[in-house]
Parts: sequence; structure tokens; C-alpha cells
Amino acid sequence: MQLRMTNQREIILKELRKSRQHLTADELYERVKKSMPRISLATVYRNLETLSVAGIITKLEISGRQKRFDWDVSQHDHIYCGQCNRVDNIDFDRELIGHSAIGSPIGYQVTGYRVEFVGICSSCKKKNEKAKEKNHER
Amino acid sequence: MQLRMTNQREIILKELRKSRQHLTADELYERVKKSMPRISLATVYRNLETLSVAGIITKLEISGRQKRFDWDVSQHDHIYCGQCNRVDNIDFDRELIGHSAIGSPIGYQVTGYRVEFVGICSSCKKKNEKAKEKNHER
DNA sequence: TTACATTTGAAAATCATTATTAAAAGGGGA
DNA sequence: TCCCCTTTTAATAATGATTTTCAAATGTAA
Repeated sequence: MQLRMTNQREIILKELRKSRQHLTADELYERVKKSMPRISLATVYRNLETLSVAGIITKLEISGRQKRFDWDVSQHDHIYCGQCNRVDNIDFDRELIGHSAIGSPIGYQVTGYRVEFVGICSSCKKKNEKAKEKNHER
Repeated sequence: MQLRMTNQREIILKELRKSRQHLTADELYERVKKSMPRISLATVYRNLETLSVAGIITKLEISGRQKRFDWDVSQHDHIYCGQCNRVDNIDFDRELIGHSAIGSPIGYQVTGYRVEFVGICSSCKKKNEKAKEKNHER
């Protein structure tokens, strides 16, 4: 894990950690640009890849188009908002699955599993309620 | 669900059902072209979307690049090969999760969850063994 | 049959991501 | 320090998957 910490690498990592969120490459790009305006989006992608291969961050395999990155490398699961694609952590006992007998994997050698919860985040819930009210007004 | 069954729509659906697999849009396109050579890839995408919105098929939100479509709309989980991206069904007791208390969804209204297993499929396993043998020969 | 709506094929556009390339920056070791 | 070699970068082009656009074709209802 002897990974050279270049300037841009360090700023990208610091910004992701500071955010405490699950950001996409371009969200992170927007933030990093503030302190390093000439950085390129490709550099952000490249370093996020490097950092995740090194195990310093995690690349999340989640639904939706854009990938998101997690500063928290401990094994945990996520929930995402089906409306705005926001991602948050969810507390859930992974052992439940690990200990369950996995039936008929038809010749597969199972190496892992991911659990992904789907829902509506609180901010979208509020938005929807307001839109509903407006509908009633008409 | 009163969905007009156009010619192309019907052929696409029939081909997917016939395959008994989890095909990508372009895999399906290649198959459909055989009986309808002038069909366009956009039509395949368009109709797969329409069919899945209507609940006649399922669009799979899986890891990897291309989305896959499932003729089987019953709720079940999948395993995918991390090497060739092939997708298969996996038999697994979803109740395990449904009954588990879901901790701190921080304001989310949970609407569902997906479990995705990862592994190496039997055909890739074989391939790898052969490659290994070849390595030893040298 | 006419009039309107839906669907299609072909092509262009979009979106996220990766590859290319020439220039800049970083390490050593003499 | 200077030289040489490797890595990284910014900018841009390229890629792959999917979606959009639009004019033509098809379907439907009165």
C-alpha cells in the first residue's frame, strides 16, 4: 500500500473524507476545483480508481448511472433514494446472510454479496408532500 | 397494463422469454434481428423499457456496465460472474432480510432491497484452470 | 376515409468513464 | 546539484451504453 501521495491525490481524498457523503466523481470534482482550479476531471477519476484499488477508499457498485465513492472502507451496506439517487449507510446485520445456507448457486464459486436497500430519503419525502398539497390546491 | 402489443414488442418479449437467460439489450438485438432484420437497437431499448415499466419483464439493476433484462418477474435474487458478467438466479431466503429489524434508516422510507451475490461461474472456473495448466507447462 | 396518436428506424446526442499524449513534476544516485 | 528515468498530470479525444430526435410508417377511433 506504499502509495505516493501526490497533491491532487491528497486533496481528492481529503475532500471526500471531509464530505462524509457518498459522492460521485463529478461532485467531488466540483469541490476539489475550489482549491485546485486547474485539476482535470480525468485526474479525479484516475485517482479515485487508484485510491480504491489501494483500499484507501471504496468504489460503490450501486444502482443508477454514476458510481459513488466511500471514504469509509469498513464493510457496511447502503440505502439509496430511488428519486434523487442519494446514498446513505444503513445499519443491518450482514451475518444474517453470511450464515444463511446459499441454495443452488449452479456451479458458481461464491465470493461475496451486496445488500442494497432502496427507499425515499427524507428530503424527497418532504418534496413529494409539498407537491401533493399544491395538487390539492388546484 | 393495457399495453399495445406491436410486432417488434412481441418479438422482443418472445425472444427474451425463449432465451431463459438474463440478456442485455444488444444481445437481444442480435437475436431479434434474425427474424426482423430491419429492427433498430433503439427500438429494442425502447420496448424493453416499456415492457419493464408495464411489469411484464424486469430491468435488473446489477453491477457492471450493461443492464440486463429478466423475463421472470417473480421476486428473486441474482448472482453474477465477476469475470464474464453472466447473471444467474440464486435461491436464497429473502425473508431473512425482510424480517430483520432494519436499523437507523435515517429518515428513509424503505421500499425494498436487493441482494446481489458475486462469484465465478463454472465456465470461467474451467477457463482459469486451463490457463493455469498452460502456465505450468512453460 | 379522415384525423389524430403511437411507434418505428436511422441517426445524432448524451452521459459516464477511460484512453491518449505531450508536458510537468518527482525521485533517486553520481 | 544535475541528469536520467518514472510517474503523474491536464487537456482532449475516444469509447460504450443508452436516450433523444424526427420524419415516415402504422394503428385507431369516429
